[in-house]
Amino acid sequence: MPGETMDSFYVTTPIYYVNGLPHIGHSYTTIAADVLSRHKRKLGWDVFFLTGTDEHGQKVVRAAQEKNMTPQEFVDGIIPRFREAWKKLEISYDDFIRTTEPRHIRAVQNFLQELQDKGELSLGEYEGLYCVPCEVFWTDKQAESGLCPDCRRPVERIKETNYFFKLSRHQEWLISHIAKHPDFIQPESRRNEVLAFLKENTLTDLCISRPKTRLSWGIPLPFSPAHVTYVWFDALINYIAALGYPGEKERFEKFWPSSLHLIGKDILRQHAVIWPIMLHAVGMEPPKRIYAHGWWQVGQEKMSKSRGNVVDPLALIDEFGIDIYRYFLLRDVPFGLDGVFSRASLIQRFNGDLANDLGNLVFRTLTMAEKYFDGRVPALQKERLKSPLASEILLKLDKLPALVDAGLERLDFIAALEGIWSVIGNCNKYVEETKPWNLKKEGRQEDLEDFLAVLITAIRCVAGELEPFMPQTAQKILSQIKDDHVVKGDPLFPRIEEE
RNA sequence: CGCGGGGUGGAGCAGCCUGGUAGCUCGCAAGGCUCAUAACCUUGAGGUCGUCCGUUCAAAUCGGACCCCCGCAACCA
Repeated sequence: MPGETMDSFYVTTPIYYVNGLPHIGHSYTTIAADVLSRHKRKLGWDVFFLTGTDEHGQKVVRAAQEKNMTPQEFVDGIIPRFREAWKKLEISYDDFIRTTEPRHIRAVQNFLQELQDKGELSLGEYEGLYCVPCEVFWTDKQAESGLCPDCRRPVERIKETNYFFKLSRHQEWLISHIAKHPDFIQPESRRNEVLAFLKENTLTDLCISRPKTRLSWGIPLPFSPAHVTYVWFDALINYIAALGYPGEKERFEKFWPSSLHLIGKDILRQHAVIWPIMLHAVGMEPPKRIYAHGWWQVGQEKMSKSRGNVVDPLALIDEFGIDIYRYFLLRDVPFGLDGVFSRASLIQRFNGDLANDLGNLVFRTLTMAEKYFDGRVPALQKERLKSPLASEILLKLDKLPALVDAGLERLDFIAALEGIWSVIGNCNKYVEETKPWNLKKEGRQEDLEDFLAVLITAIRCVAGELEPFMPQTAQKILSQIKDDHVVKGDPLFPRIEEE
C-alpha cells in the first residue's frame, strides 16, 4: 500500500548451528523473541519473527561423518527436532529459514557478487597450522606444541588461496555509527565492549572462503566455483534472505528498518562488527538493534555442548509444563546477565509465583464466584467502590499495559512480570482485607458484588498481559471466566512437593 | 600492572551513573484468616553494604590503594 505507515517489527533469533540438538540456550533466545512477537502482535504491530538453522561448515560435516551420513541427510534429520521443540514451546515464529534452502543460497551468492562488484573482496593467501585428520585450522597459540589440541597429532603449516574481505576499510564508519546510535548494541556493557575493541584494534581481513578441495559443504562463490563461502559469512545473510533479499524490495523495506537481532553474548562480534560492515559495504542499512543476552550456567560450570552438561528443555517441559519453563527463564535472571539454572530455583518459582500467587488467586476467586453467586459474574460498578485498595487495583490495571510495554521495549522481562505480579499481590491482599466471608454472613450483597467484580476484572486483565509470556495459562484462565459466568477448572499449577 | 564481571542480613539479587533513614524474593519466627493449592495476609528477627585511606555537613553510592571470587583456545544462546 502506498504511504503505508503501519508499525512493523522484525525480530530474529540466531540461526542455530545444527551439530547438536536444541538446548536451554537455544530455547532462551527463542522464547524471548516469541514473547516480544506475541506482545507486539497484540498491540496491532505487523510482526515478522524469524528463526532458523545454520547448516553448513566443517562441524556439520564431521557430525555427519560420525553417524555415517551425508551432511544433507544429517541436517535433514536434525531440523525436525528444532521444529518440534519450538512447536512444543508454543513458539509463534513466522518463518524458519535454513541455510541450505535455495532462497538463502541465492541471497548469499547475490550478496557476494555485489561485494565483488564493488571491489570489496580480494584474493590472498591464508596460512595456518592445519591438522589433516581433523581437517581443522589452529592458531599458533592453540597448537603451541606443534600438536593438534584435539587429536594430539602433529599439525602442519599450509597455505591456501582464499578471498578476503577488508573489514578495516569500514572500521571508522562503524565506530561513528555506534557512537551515534546508543541503542544499536545492547546492553550498554556490550556496547562499550565493542566500542573499546574497535578503537584499540585494527580489524583483520576476514577470510570469507574455503577451498572446495578442503571443504565442499558450503555455498559456492558465484565468481569462483573452486571456493565455498565461510560459514559465518553465509549465516548472517539469513536475516535479509528471509525478508526476500534480493528480489522483494517492498517486504524488505517494510521490516528491515525495525530489525532487532537477539543473540547470545558469544556471537556479539559477528553481529555487531562483521554483519554491519557487510551490509554497509554493499550500501545497505545495518540492523537497528542488537541485543546480546547472558548465558545459562549449570552449577558452577558453564553449559556447553562439549562438556555434555546441557539442559534438555523438552525433558523439563514434560516434567513441569511449558509455561513455567517460559516464565522461569525470563523471570529469574536479567536478560543481559548470566544466570544459573537449577531445578530447585525452577520449583521455587513454580510454587511461589505460579501456584501460590497466581494459581491460588484464580482458584479462590472462582470458588467464591461459585459459592456466593452460583458462578455468576457481577458487573463492575466503579462509582460504587468504597475500598481504597480496590481503587488502587483498578488504577494499576489501567497502567499495566503501558508498564509491560515499557519493560518489554527495554527487554526487561523481569520488570514487566513484576508489574503483573504486583497486581496479583494486591488482589490477594484485597481478599484478606475485604473478608468476603463476613460480607456473606452479614448479607452485604452489594459489597460482595463489588468485591468479586474487581477481582474478576483484575484477573482478566492479568491473563491478557500474561499471554505473551504464558500463552497456555492465559488461555486457561480466560476460558474459565466467560462474559457473565465462571467455569471453574482444576488448579492451574498444583504445588510441586519434593523432598 | 592482560581484559572483563563481581564481593550488600542464611541463600539469590536490586540500589551505586544523578551521595542524604539499606530494598526485593526465598528461607526463618510469631500472629491473623478460612474463599483458597498446608495456599493467603500482617508483623518480626537477621546486614558496621570485601578491607583501608580520602573527598564531603553526609558515602553501599564519589576518588585512590589493596584483598578475595568467577570467566577469558575453539564450538556454543
